[in-house]
Parts: sequence; structure tokens; C-alpha cells
Amino acid sequence: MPKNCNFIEKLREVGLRPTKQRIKMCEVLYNREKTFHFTINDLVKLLSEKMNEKISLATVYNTVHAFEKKGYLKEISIDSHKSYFDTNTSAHHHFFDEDTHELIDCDESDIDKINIRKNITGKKINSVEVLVRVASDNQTQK
Amino acid sequence: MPKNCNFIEKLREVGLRPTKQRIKMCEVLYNREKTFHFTINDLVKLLSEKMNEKISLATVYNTVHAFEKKGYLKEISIDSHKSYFDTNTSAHHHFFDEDTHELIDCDESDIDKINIRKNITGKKINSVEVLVRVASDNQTQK
DNA sequence: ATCTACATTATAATAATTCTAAACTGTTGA
DNA sequence: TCAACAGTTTAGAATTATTATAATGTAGAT
Ligand SMILES: [Mn+2]
Ligand SMILES: [Mn+2]
Ligand SMILES: [Zn+2]
Ligand SMILES: [Zn+2]
Repeated sequence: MPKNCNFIEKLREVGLRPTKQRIKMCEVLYNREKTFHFTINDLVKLLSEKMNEKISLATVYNTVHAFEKKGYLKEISIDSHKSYFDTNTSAHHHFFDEDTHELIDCDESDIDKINIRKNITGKKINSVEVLVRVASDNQTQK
Repeated sequence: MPKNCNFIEKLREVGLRPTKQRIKMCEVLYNREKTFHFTINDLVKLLSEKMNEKISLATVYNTVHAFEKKGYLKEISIDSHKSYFDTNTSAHHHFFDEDTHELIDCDESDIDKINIRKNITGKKINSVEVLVRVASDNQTQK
């Protein structure tokens, strides 16, 4: 649970000016026990709840992408219709709950290391990620 | 390389009226040696090339989604900013070339079966898919 | 305190997708 | 055979997510 001055330093370190909007975004994104997943809409709601003044949508987009470029955030592709972001920027796999549209992180131990036997000439592997789609296990589907 | 009458039958079997637009879409999508990946834009281009009359964008969207629902097409999530579709509807993994934005199918033999050790209570696994992002292997990146 | 580069903002623009409602067409059965 | 109907296509409008613009504001340096 870092204090704001830590965010100011953190932002400075990567060459971002610690403006009040960015500090507030840091608080909302990183001032929590666990990493989490969000859409831009989620984030805008969280920000408007926790902030007296309002923050413009353009700033949220710009800052999220600035954070992404700096490696503070990772974009996750699950649904072509929505962008999900992740404050857990390490390489990891996901469960996606198709009922609730929630993302859940996998632990290291949940899935064995993936061994890729094919290689594409002239190309290097940037990432290997598994997406496990789950849904409710009702017998209702005949 | 099926002829059109096969497409007419195929469409009938799943309760879709074999209209000339749908038949043309079947030709473009399925009258080829290998399965392939496409975006809506790709498909619209292909259709306008191979068709004398024009087909409306709404029809392309509607028909793609009708095919998807019937299991003739699968939607692939790689990029939150664009929808990719796949005429290979079986469960399989992908390489994604981040330079060319091309999808490449993995063979069964390219990646071992993924073993999931975690299970989410009350949820069943619908799919397990691996996405391997690749990019050019230039030493240009210091 | 002043300056300046960088940020934020409201708003407009763009892009992808979906909706609408009128016109059209494949199929059925009289 | 052909009228009738349900399903389909269509152009264009509407919606949604995202990005661009350009005027205004502000952090940090001097
Ligand atoms: Mn993005
Ligand atoms: Mn879709
Ligand atoms: Zn995650
Ligand atoms: Zn594929």
C-alpha cells in the first residue's frame, strides 16, 4: 500500500510528469492488495467514484496507453469487442468467465510450461499465453 | 472444391435460406484448398472482387454471425481492436505475426496438450487456446 | 515570478459494428 | 402456376469505442 509520494517517484522515474490525474490513476490502479483486470469503462467509473473533480475520457485513454507503453499495464485480448487491461504485467495465463465476463489469473502452478515445437523462420517468440474459457456447469444445456 | 449445389444443401441443412449472397459467401469462404483467417474488411474486399453485383456491409456482418452461430465460422480474439474469423472451426492454437498481423494455425504436433491443474468451482472448461505472438528477429532492437 | 514543455480538456472526427424499416426474394401450398 | 408470407437484403442512420484536435492549464526549471 504505497503512499502518493511513491507514485510521484514512480512516475518521475519513467519520465512521466506526476500530475494530479496521473497520481489519482496510480492510486486507483496500484493502491490495492492484488493486481486486477479492468476495461476503460471500469476505470472511468472507479475514477469518478474516488475523485471529487472529474477526469476527461481522453486523459484516461492517453494515460492508460502511456502506462502500457511504460510497462505499467498490459493489454489482454479476450474479446474482440472490448479492451481489457491488467495491472499484473508479468507473463501469465488467464481464465475467462464467459458468464460474468471476468478475467482470473492463473498461477505458475496451474498450467505447465508450454513447449512450442514449431518455429517460424525469421521470427522470434514474443509471448505464449493460454486463455481458458469457462462457463457455468449447469445441466440445463441438454 | 465443392460446387454451389453443395453449398445450397449445406445451407439448407442448417436452416439457412440459400440466397445468392450466402452462396457467394460460401464460395469465397469454403471453396478453397485450406482453411483461412480473415477480418470483415478482408471478406468484403474478397466478395467485391469475386462478385459482379455488390453486397451490403450489413449482410456481410449478419451472415458472418449467422455462420458463426451455426458453427461454420469461429471468432478469434487476438487484437481487441479487430475481429478475426477462422474457417477452421476445430479447437486449435495460433501463431500471430505482429509484423504482418497474420494468423497462422498450429498443428496438433506443434504444442503439447495443455494440462489445467486448477478448476473453478461450478464452472466447466469450454476451451483452452494458446496464442503465440511472434515478430521479426532483427538484431535492430538493441 | 516567469517561462516553457508537457498535459488535460471538451469536443470533433473516425472506425467498427449494429439497428431500422422499406424493398426484395426463396419457398410453400392452394 | 403463382399469390402469399416469412425470411433476407439493403442503404443509411444510430451507436459505441477509440483517437485526433486545438485551446487552455500546469509542473518544473530558471
Ligand atoms: Mn489499445
Ligand atoms: Mn462478434
Ligand atoms: Zn492477468
Ligand atoms: Zn485458425
